[in-house]
Amino acid sequence: MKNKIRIILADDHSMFLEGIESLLRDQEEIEIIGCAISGMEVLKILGNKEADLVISDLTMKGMDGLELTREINKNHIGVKTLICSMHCEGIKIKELLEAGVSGYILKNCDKTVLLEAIQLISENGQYFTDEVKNALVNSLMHQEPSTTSENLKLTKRELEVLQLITKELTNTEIADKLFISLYTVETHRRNLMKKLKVNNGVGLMREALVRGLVA
Amino acid sequence: MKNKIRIILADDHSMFLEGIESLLRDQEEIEIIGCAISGMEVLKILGNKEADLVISDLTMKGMDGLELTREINKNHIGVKTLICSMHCEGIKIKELLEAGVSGYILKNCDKTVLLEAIQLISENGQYFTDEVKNALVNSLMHQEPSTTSENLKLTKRELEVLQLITKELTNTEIADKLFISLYTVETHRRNLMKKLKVNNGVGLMREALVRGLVA
DNA sequence: AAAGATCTCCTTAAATTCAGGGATTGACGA
DNA sequence: TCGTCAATCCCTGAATTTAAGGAGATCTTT
Repeated sequence: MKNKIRIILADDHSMFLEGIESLLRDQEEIEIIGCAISGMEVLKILGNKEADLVISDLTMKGMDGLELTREINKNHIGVKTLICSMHCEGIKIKELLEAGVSGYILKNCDKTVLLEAIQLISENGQYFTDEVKNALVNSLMHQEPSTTSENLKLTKRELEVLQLITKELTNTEIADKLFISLYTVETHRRNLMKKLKVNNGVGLMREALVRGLVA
Repeated sequence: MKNKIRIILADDHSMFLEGIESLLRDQEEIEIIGCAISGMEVLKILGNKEADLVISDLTMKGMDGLELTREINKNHIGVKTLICSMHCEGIKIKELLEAGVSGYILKNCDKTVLLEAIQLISENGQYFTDEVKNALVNSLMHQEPSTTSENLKLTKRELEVLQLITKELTNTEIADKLFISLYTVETHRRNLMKKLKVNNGVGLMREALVRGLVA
């Protein structure tokens, strides 16, 4: 008899988490050995138990799916990771691959895809849907070489400004609210755009939402 | 012995849908009589079977949770609706209430809240978390009287422009792409802002994402 | 045919953002 | 102590968006 695939689930939406758990619990070839609502929690579980696969959301508070993947491939070799995300962004996928991810599926795919992904990853080591692969090639095609989103290290102040931008405040209003000069806000805004690799406020909004940087 | 609560589930993310289904299937006082990935499908099911409660996502392609709620309270009196959404927007909640919704919970709440909501709705007729109620009062406090988001009827052209805006294109670029004048694009943009009740491109981006108008 | 909605284009004017550049201060670690 | 980083502020200039007005053309619906 084969060993069960030992899985840890991670998603900061409890309901989704519990739903998936309930879904997978019925599968006899699978064993859920832990659930987490952040990357940090996953690492904590990995410290205590042996796992084969971590299925994680991409955007989570604290440590997100990308950082988690890096951590796992550094300190928990052999544990595979499957990202299960709402969105499908090429640049993210590229970085995930570089971080050693084993698979990427979308949340609007159905149960069979999830089970297939789990199976194939534990057999062949990888699973990526066509949608994901297409997003990847599009991204690499349209972007200058060696792009990374790895200037994601926003400072406290930058994050603060970003959050106010996403509330539709103008730079002037932000300056008033934070008691700083308009010039300063503009500087933060420029640095944010540079770090997040976008060209205007719309891009900032999208990145903030997609990366889970704001509510 | 009490009758089971007959529930229809709706969400355009299959995995979430199946997860919740699996979660609720274990509850003996509940019977899942149908699953749908759009409001239209829910109505189709309601045409064939009798249900007590529809648990639906807010943003879905085609007919969303708000329209669905209206439809149900017009043509399927007695069927209750519980909205289960990612976000928590006061204005939406207000409209949902006016449309006759019975409850609103967030996707990051846990199983117990979901079960509690189902129970209380079928007993008392309503369930709203504190978070939701707070969002409602905040919204009503800060907005001019009798606001509705019910100019949501974007025209084909407006939607087209909106989608290009969310891709970080400038008005000039959009004009080029659609072979129309810059002036026209600006007009569409203004009308979009008016309809969606936002003040700038950032607001457009958020509305587009939150309402599921764009990928 | 009249009413209404949609799409289009235009003008004027103000406000805001975007894109460079540079400079100072304080904190923190090497 | 030196270098780096974060945060602050400043300048100039161009580009873009926002605001508010009107107006003609087409198409649908009543």
